[in-house]
Amino acid sequence: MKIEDVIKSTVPMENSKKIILNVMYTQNILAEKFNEILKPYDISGEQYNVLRILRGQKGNPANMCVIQERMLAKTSNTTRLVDKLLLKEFVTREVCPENRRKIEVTITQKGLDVLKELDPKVTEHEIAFSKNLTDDEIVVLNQLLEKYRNQ
Amino acid sequence: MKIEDVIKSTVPMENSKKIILNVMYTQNILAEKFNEILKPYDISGEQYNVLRILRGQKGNPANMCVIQERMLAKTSNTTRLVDKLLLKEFVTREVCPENRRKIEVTITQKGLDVLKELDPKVTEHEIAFSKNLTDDEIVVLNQLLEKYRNQ
DNA sequence: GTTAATTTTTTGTTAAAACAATTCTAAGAA
DNA sequence: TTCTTAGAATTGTTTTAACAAAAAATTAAC
Repeated sequence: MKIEDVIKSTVPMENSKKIILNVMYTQNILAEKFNEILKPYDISGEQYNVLRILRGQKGNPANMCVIQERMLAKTSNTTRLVDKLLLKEFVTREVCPENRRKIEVTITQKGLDVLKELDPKVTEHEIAFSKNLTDDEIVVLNQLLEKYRNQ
Repeated sequence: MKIEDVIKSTVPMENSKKIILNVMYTQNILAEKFNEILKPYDISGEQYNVLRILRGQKGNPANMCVIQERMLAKTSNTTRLVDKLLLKEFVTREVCPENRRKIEVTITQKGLDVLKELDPKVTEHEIAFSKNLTDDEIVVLNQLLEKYRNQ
């Protein structure tokens, strides 16, 4: 559906405005579908994101700063996200012995297990959308988005 | 900045995953900048959205259903958004005489004034991003996003 | 004409986002 | 040493999002 139909606009719209609405709306659709996948596992998108970052550490712990700077949404409150993951026993949290200001967060086996169970569903989700485009179009879309958002 | 640098990923990533991250991250950037514009006026992005929809009615009131279906985020709670706008006297709310289940929401002059004051700043924001792309690229980006999100 | 079903909106509740303020630790300067 | 500054994480508070449940009015069925 074209973005004008989504917001039921009758008057023509500048392309510069259209892009913004298109990005916003597309993100909404993506996030909605993704939340459906996560829902049975009772974790939020942000929590999933933290788990992914921790798995990417390959056994090494990550402190709060590191997690924060790798998140897409830079405003999220990492402490609280880790709190939630701790309750579910998906991560452990320890004070860093070298620098006691820092906290070492590590993903547990239980956390790895839930990620592993999610992996195929997440991949399926990603592919489901991208199959609307050709390989070339996918590359172009990535390039244009990267170019567009530079400020 | 390329999305791999944003999330500080060292391993290569599927393009299908890259698109999702790119859309998510771009939306984040856009929303962040937009919120900066709105902040001095003490309205949220969603509230702004409702005001825009009401102005688009050109004097006619809109009921809750109509507002809801024109919003980008279909899950937002229109009643509460209108509550907030009422407190700021940007809208009025009346029971529809033909069908007393319905509520007629109308933008006030004060609401129109704040939109008018915002208009140039919003346009500037839209153009600031789109000037990173050529006219052709803008058109292509819009087309690709519309094609991509179809499920 | 009364009951049931549907539409439209509101309310309630819990979780999450946003942002400021605070605590605790480390490092460096006087 | 003691004081100050900076770094890292937590806590507190206020909004907002998400979703379920309830309320009110209308329409349809019997």
